[in-house]
Amino acid sequence: MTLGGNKLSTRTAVRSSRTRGGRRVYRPRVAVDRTSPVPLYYQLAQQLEAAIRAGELTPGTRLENEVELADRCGLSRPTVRQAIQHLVDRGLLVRKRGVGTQVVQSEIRRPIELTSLHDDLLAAGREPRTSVLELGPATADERVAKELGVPAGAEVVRIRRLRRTGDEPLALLTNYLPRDLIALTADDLTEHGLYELLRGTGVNLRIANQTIGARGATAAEARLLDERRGVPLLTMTRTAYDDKGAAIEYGTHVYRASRYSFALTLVER
Amino acid sequence: MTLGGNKLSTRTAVRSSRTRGGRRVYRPRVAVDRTSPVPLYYQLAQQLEAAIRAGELTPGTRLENEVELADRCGLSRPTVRQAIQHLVDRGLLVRKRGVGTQVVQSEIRRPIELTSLHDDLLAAGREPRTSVLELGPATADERVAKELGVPAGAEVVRIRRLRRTGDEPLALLTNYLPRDLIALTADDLTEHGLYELLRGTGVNLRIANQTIGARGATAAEARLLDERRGVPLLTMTRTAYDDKGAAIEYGTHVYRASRYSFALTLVER
DNA sequence: AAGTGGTCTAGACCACCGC
DNA sequence: CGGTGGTCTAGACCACTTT
Repeated sequence: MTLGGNKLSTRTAVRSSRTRGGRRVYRPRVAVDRTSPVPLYYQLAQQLEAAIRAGELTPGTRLENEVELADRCGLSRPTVRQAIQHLVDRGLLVRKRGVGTQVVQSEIRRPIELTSLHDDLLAAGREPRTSVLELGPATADERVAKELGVPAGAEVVRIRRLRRTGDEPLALLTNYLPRDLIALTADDLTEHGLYELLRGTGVNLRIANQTIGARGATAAEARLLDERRGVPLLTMTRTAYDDKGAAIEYGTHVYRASRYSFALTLVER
Repeated sequence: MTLGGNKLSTRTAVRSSRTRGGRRVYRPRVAVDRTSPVPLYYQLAQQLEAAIRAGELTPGTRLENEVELADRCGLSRPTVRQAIQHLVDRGLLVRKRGVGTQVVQSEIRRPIELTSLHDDLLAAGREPRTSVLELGPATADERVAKELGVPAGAEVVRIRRLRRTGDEPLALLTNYLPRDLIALTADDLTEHGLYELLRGTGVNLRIANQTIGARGATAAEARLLDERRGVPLLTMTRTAYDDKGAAIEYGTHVYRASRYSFALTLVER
């Protein structure tokens, strides 16, 4: 069934049943709006995700098969597959040929995303505060030059910030950016995350390479982070690239291990 | 053009040219084998990846547009898109609507995958050696029970291993598995990685939640790892799920930070 | 206006799984 | 064997970017 120009939504009732084998099959209530600019596959994916997070679709439940779901939604099977694939990629669903699609038996963590620490803290409701320790031109050493794809010795912008939540120091952030990429003031950086500022000037970050490790705090780091020298710190270095594949930012960050860790979800492809 | 039952490969010449704008466009040499059981999109993806890694397709190069590439390969556009999407997901290519597809300006790191440390070390050519410190039944405490989805106090299998490369201690691995999932011997674990053994018994791992942090070594850890007490260690806890969404393994690992770090590639979706 | 990727359709055949 | 997801086709129209 195709709605074509019909402006009404497609509505389907919720039905849950058992197959002959006794496994629970869930036929979610779904309604897509064909007048919305939001892609149909994305609407479907969001509704399925909402059902899972609301506990309507409980872990271990088998999802209705793709063909049937497509029929009920008035969508083609490829579109339904695209929606399900989106959730599989994010670790909420698991598919197996010849068997079906099931809800994963796990609490779902928000994976590490291409966001700044500032955004992460905001999202977690933990008011980030930033002190700008340094903001200005610097000479690219070999490492920075290689990561940013500029000649060694070229002038770049260096930013050093101390980030707190409440009054507790959390991390020491050092970033390098190509010169002339963006005009920044210390005030900007105090109020906003670096990635937020970059997005605001039309930079679209797409890919980042990260390395996560650990080491003891230097005396200077310890002083700034309100710790003792040698205390274990979590380190992260990251190079981020935009939608043209050009290097935008190279950063080396250290976090107080007692107050910060990385969570991520891996999905077999 | 469709080859149908034709057993010959589709061959296309390599052509590189410049558009009016002067940007380099690369038309890769591609050849798909329709008699192979390997999916067409995957064959194409592998050839594009090979071209990139071989430096034929250099960073910043713009890839031929999808329609043209599809024509030259004798494939449909959705199939070509699937191939390109595969590489975009892995961080080798970047796409932008209205612009095109470009090779990312970065050295490509192999992202963290759903593999064991044993496999990683093997792949890196750094001969892993394993000592089994413990292998046997244990009682699930609250944490383990929650992660594995069993009742608190239930019997599970606990494995403790020390992993070395050459003679250098590298990591201390503690894993919990549901009872009766797999029959393991210390010999198995000395010779093979845990994930390899699981795969061998038909377990298909699909999803894992990981947390990465840091802390100082305890006295016991320091002794086993040939370090001093309090030295910074990198920690990773992971819960892995199979293709039915059931929890298979919960592990808490510590690594010598001086000899190990995690590398990963993030892709904006 | 021209060129690009983004979305979507309505089918088709196949491989794999469990009964 | 029937049911499931995996792959593939040959189009179509649209949104966005650049010229």
